[in-house]
Amino acid sequence: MLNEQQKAAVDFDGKHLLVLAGAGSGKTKTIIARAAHLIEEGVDPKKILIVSFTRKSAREIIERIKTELDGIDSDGVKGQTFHSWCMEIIKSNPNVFNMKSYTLIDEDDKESCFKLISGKLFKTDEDINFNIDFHDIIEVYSFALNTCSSLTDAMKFKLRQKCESVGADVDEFVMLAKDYYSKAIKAYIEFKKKNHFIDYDDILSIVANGLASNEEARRHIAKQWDYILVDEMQDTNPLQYKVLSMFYDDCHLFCVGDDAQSIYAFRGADFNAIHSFTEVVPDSQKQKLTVNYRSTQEILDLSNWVLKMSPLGYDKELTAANGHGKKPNLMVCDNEYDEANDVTDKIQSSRKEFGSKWKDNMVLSRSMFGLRLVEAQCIAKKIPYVVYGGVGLMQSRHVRDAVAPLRVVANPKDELAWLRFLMLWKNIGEVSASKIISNVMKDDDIDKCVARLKKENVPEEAKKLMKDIAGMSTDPSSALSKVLEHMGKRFKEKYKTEWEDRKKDIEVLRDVAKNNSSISDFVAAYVLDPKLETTLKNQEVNEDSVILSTIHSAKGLEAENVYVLRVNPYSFPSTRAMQSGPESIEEERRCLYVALTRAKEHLYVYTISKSMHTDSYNQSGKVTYFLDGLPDKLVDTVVVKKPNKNSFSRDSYNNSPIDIDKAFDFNFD
DNA sequence: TTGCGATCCATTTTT
DNA sequence: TGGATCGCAA
Repeated sequence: MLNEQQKAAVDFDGKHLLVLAGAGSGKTKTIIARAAHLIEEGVDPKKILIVSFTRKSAREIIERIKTELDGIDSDGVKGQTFHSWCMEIIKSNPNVFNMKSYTLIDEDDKESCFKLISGKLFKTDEDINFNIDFHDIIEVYSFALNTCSSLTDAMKFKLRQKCESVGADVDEFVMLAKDYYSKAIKAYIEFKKKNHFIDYDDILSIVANGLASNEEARRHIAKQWDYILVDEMQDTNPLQYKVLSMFYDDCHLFCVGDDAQSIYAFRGADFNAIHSFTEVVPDSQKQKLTVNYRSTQEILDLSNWVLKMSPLGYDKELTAANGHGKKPNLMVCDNEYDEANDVTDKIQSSRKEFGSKWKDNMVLSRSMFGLRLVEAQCIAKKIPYVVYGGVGLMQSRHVRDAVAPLRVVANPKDELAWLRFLMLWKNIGEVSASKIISNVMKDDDIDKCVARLKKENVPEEAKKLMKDIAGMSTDPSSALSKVLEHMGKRFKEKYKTEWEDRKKDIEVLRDVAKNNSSISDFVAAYVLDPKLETTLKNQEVNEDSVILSTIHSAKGLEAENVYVLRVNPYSFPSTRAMQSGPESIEEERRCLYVALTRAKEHLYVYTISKSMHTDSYNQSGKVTYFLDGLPDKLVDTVVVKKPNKNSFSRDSYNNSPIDIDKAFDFNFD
């Protein structure tokens, strides 16, 4: 089953190991085999932890462990993201971290916090005559935390391109703006403390800093595991390294990664870090996996070529264990509509032609946005699909509305939740809500708050709701039922005809919430892992569906037939990456590499010659960018012809043509 | 101060 | 496309 290289890695019996594994070289398989090997050696499954950077790959590994390790008792092996792992450490050691009633906030909440703060801050300071966008502050702050670097360094790094594009000097700007940045960040930190909030970055920082400063606690916690297996190591950023470093002494690390697939530089990951692994991690070794078991040689030839064109020398030349197959197709389309149309046609015919199932087809795009037209075509052609990487249910407005009162109960200091809850009612806007909050939120006893609410000018229904759920902090499900009961009418006014659909989401949520023993648990769980991301749009969750995904979410996935959308400059690489310099372009190239290497049998690379968004595509005379100079022998080029009937075009897109005969169809029997 | 309608705008990637 | 923001009327 395992080849020599994989076996060597799996049987490793030193302390720490880094496995440099090319795309499709059996990374996941090796991790799973490693876990199996350890269990067979007598290691308690509970002492084995698998950590990954994204939810998708964490989930994937656990699923495969369940299906592939039958006969071995793998129960207890956990697969988590860095965030959910650290969250659990925090939760299960309340005496170490001293976190009682807190609320885990997501990016939207974070944004609201900054909005509130910067409103107050910037009003009092008149001498701001330069642009300070709080989105920049958020980014810089997060980047600094994730790279464990100083504010100044993070500002210089993140703001350089922005300054250059307006002809400003970065150093000078940083000098001028640094005070405001630190003021805003300080205010945000204060705000978080006051509201008992923690955000994504805090989860990691709390664990890393907490354990670094408390040796006793570090030992105690590190002893919970003997083996930590880390997937997608190339995406690990310095903060995550710091977390891992807390376990160097007491655990064995087994890290798997591929520098050519590093696509999270924007989150502070440095793909070079993997090269210095053996220097940074004490008592560690390195091994390689170089045989690809996923794709045909033709697909690898193209992928290898893309990587070889990079000025950064990746020492990668994958060879296919599966031998030869069909050449990848380079599809040349006129515009995005033809592209979407052709992709969906190909998906439909793949079933007859290759006997593919829906789920053997995967459509990949650089951005979420790029998938929209294909999604529309899937709907039009009745192709079942799932979208990976979309906004979770927790992000949608109606769910946040419904959860707000629960958040108040779980954490009465949660100002954002109060605000959201109060502003839902008629005639209460931001100003009145703030007034009410300052009257009501005097201590963190929810019953007292509810009592004070009685005196405020708030609809009876709202008071009743709060009174009803005040004691339900350990029963999120029933609390949601109450919300539906008391707020249904108001929601109907707000969402009008949409309400019937949206209501279903909340009902689903209510059922799922039965698994959570407290509201803060429930909120944290779905912020960290919005399992319900697609249930709202596709009423039925279909096992066999075409996969539409961003490339970032597709890491670790594979499919027989892969369609990569819009491989053109300004789109791929994106305009933004092109502006921000060669490092970003190389990251885009790695992104393309990840996309191409997802394909097992058939690979279609789409290119668009005219765009609806910008005419600049052709101005440079280039049709593609990464594909410039592509040797003819690597691909078969196909010019996509315009669909003639039922054409899906700019004009017909919003009012898809109705077949008049069908519209008047009637059963006269 | 709230709430609605109109207009403009812009589009990475994840936890 | 729809989102977010702005201005105006109640």
